[in-house]
Amino acid sequence: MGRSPCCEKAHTNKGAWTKEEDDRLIAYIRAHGEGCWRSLPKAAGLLRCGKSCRLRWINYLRPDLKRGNFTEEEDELIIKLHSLLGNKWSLIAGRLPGRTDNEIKNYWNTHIRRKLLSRGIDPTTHRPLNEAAASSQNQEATTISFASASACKQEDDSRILERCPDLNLELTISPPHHQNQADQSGGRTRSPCFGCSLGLQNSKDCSCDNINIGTSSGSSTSGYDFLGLKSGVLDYRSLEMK
DNA sequence: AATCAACCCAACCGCTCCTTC
DNA sequence: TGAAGGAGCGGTTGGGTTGAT
Repeated sequence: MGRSPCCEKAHTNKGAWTKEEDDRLIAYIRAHGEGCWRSLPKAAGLLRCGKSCRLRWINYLRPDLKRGNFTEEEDELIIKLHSLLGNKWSLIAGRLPGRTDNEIKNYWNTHIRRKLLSRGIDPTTHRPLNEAAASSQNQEATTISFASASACKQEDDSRILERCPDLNLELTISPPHHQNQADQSGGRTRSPCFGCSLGLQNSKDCSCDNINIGTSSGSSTSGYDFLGLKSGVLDYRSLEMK
C-alpha cells in the first residue's frame, strides 16, 4: 500500500545524466521556467523522474551556481550557521549564494566535520569534545537548533547569542515572499545584499544601497530578517518547529 | 605499473510538509 | 475535515577519482 510512486519507474532512466539530457532540461526550463516538476520530464522529452530533474537543475544546472572550492569565510559561516540551525542544509544554503544544500551537506560531511574534530569540537553539538561526551551521558539535548527550539526558544536564543554575539538573531516570521514576485510584476527585486542579510549592515560586507531591512531599531513593522524570510531567500515554512 | 584505500560528489530514496479539492 | 498529489528536505549510496603503497 502506501503512496503511489512519483513517476513510472519502469520507463525512467537512472544514474548519471548525459550531456543531451542536460541540454534538454536546460532548454526546457529556459523556455518555460521551473513549472510542475512532475509533468516536466514528459514535456521536455526526458525519460527521467520529476524529482530527478529538479535535483539535477537545482544542484548542477542552475546558472547562478557558484562552482569551485569553498572559501575560508564560507567555511566559518557554515560552521556558525550549523551551530544555530543544525542539519537544516537548505536553510544554510539560503545564506550562501550560489551554493546548494546538497553541496554544503557533502562539504560538511567530507571537510568541516573533520576540521571541527581536529579542533577538538564536536561537529554535532559544537562544543568541546570532552564536554560533549560528558553531556551526552546526561541525556540532555544540547544541540542548538530549531529542532529543539519550540520547547525552550528563549533559553536557546540567549545561548545562541552567547556563542555568536556577532549574529543578530532577532527572528521574525512573516508571510512567504517569493523572489520572482518582483520579476513577475516587472519590478526590480530589492533583496538585501549578502552582508546585510547576515546582519552586517553598514559594515564593509554590505554592498547594497542600504535598503532598510530592519535592524532592531530600524523599520517599524518588520523585524530583522536574519534568515531571509522577507527577502525571499527562504520561505518561512522552513522554520517550522518539529 | 598495479592494487588498494580513501575521498568526493552526483544522484537516489523515503519521508514530511504544504496545497488543493 | 480529511485524502491525495506535488514539492522539498535530509540521509544515504554508489561510482569515479586521487593518492599511497
